[in-house]
Amino acid sequence: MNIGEIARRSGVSRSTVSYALSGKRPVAEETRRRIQAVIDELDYRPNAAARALKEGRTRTIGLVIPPASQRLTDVQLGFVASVVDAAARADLDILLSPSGGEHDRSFERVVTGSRVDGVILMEIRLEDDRVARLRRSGLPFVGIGHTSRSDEMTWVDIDYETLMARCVRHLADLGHRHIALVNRSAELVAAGYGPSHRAQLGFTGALAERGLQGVQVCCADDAQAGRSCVERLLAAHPELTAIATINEAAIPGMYRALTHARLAVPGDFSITGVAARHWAENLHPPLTAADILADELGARAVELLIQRISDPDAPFRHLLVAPPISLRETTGPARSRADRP
Amino acid sequence: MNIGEIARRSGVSRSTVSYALSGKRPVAEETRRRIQAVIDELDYRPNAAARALKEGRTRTIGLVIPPASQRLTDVQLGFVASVVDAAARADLDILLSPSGGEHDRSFERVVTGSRVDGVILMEIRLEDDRVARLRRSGLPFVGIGHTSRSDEMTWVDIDYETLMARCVRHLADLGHRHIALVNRSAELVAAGYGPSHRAQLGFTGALAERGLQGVQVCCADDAQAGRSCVERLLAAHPELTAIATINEAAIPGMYRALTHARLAVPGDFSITGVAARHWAENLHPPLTAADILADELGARAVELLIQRISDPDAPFRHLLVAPPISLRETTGPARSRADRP
DNA sequence: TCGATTGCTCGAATCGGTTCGACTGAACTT
DNA sequence: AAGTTCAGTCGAACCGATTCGAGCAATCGA
Repeated sequence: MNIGEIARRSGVSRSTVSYALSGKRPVAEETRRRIQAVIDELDYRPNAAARALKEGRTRTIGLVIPPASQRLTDVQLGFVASVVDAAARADLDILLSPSGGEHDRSFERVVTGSRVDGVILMEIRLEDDRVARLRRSGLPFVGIGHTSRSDEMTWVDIDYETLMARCVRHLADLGHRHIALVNRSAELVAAGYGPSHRAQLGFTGALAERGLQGVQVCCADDAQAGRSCVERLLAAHPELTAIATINEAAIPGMYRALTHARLAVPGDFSITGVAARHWAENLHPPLTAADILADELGARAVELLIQRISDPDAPFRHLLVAPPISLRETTGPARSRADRP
Repeated sequence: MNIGEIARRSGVSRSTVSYALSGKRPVAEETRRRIQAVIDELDYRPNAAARALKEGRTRTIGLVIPPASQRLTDVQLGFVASVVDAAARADLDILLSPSGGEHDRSFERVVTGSRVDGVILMEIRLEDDRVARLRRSGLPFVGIGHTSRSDEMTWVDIDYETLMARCVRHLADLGHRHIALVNRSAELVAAGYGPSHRAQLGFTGALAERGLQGVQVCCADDAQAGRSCVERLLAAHPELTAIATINEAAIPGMYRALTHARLAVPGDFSITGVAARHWAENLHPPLTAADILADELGARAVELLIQRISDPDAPFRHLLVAPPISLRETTGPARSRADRP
């Protein structure tokens, strides 16, 4: 069922069929109709590989996600969903690559072999081999997140530094003097994960600005870890009255630790952070948090990638977003734990 | 940077390079090394489109997911993750298609145009146009879920009927006599969504078996709806002491409605259902539920698809899984609401 | 009326691989 | 010594599209 078959059945040459389909040269209306009839009858569709081979582009973009074995956070899922959605609207297909370690076959396949016209890269570290690999390959790409050399590529990112500073200032305004930052896993932080690093900066910066005390801890990305982490925090730092966190996955466990310690939220203890809106709203009680607008960010990444593909020599562009904190039900005036009835 | 360039630089013909790479004919060790050196130096990778064109297969499978705009449940995400993972292990790439309505361009592109070697279809309805479309196209495919004519295709599915029956029996064993089934959205049920329909069967079957009373309601797939749905249920049916549900997304709202009505779980009211393990464990309190083993199911779907691709004429195969209920903290002995202190 | 333009179509080249048939020596049989 | 086998290599055909140059009529402008 190839173009030759269509040509034969409609009594024209293969090139005429091609022109009838693409409209790149005039074709007599009568001829066009005849060809279309045959196409409809046989339900013909041009072979994508042949077209890609000749045209030198695939109308497909690669989306590099964290390895599937590792559970994605709601924010990450939001990125994926919005990228997929935006790509579909632009009539682009998405090739998914769960990229893990160093020499990942899936990543290699996507980056090399002219499989895609461009790549969107998620979960970027401050020093990221994949960025180097992509730059070497010459393939257009856009990061959701960025490395320590922020001008070496086009990216969109969440401004974790500003967001965390806002969380701290919000808590400070409520009278909290001793705040803990619960970061993401020690491995991520050690690996130079950008959001963790920038959240630290925002945290320490805002503490200094308000002359407050703070402790920072790492916590694996799951509820279990969140619970034991907070239990340890409460025991070691009786003066704490609030937590700020970027560790979405650990939050349910943190809630549980507080409940278990008979600390009412927000009466006795405040907690705030950065999370996907749905997630924050569905918590019990709903979390006061900076709502990450994953939808917008993913769509913008696709947009920027399309621009890069059409003009690979244009200067790199950057987009940093910092949504305001949505007040819900987990932050309130500070009350020393020692004062509790 | 094509195979001709490699051939020229290593002083052999293009076919020899091809054979050196594929090993399909013997190549002198010395020649092979020379070719490999040139390939390494130039970082050459065969063009995927050219290969696909000649070989007639793409080493890529399509994964048709619900439209991205519609939030995926944790169970669905589990399917996606496990399919992606299993495909990566089998060195297959994944082309993602968020398929929505009738004539969806993304779905059409994936199904036609020889873009993929096979398709995995999620969220199948009892009557599903996409199944018909795929059957007509002749493309091998495997469903996660199945239609009303279960023998027209290969599929894997969760045995919602058995699971729901187990939930009801579990509640009955605890003494509950009046149980509500909270199904998924009215649109889905009306559209003939398989899991909803089968859950109904299991529910009514088990009720009859134990001689119990029950009510069934539909509920949109979000927390807000879950809350108002349960509020209405409690008001309209004071005799209810337990809920069984397959509506994962609505559960947080249902918890909230119960809390708001001052019904302790599981002291005053029991709730159980079908959910992803992580999700159930992270709820507060953790949900007694049949844990859906999304990981296994997705991997099996990939496995069956690979088999179908290699032998398209083999008979269809089916896999129905029904994991047992994991007892957590949301079901307990029935206590009439009228008896409450 | 003649040359130029325009509309429409065809044939051939091309994209970058894979694969088949054929050829050449060298090694092995008998 | 003649015939077989086999490792190793090459050239050409092929997969299914797109696109360029060219050709032929019909129409236009001068």
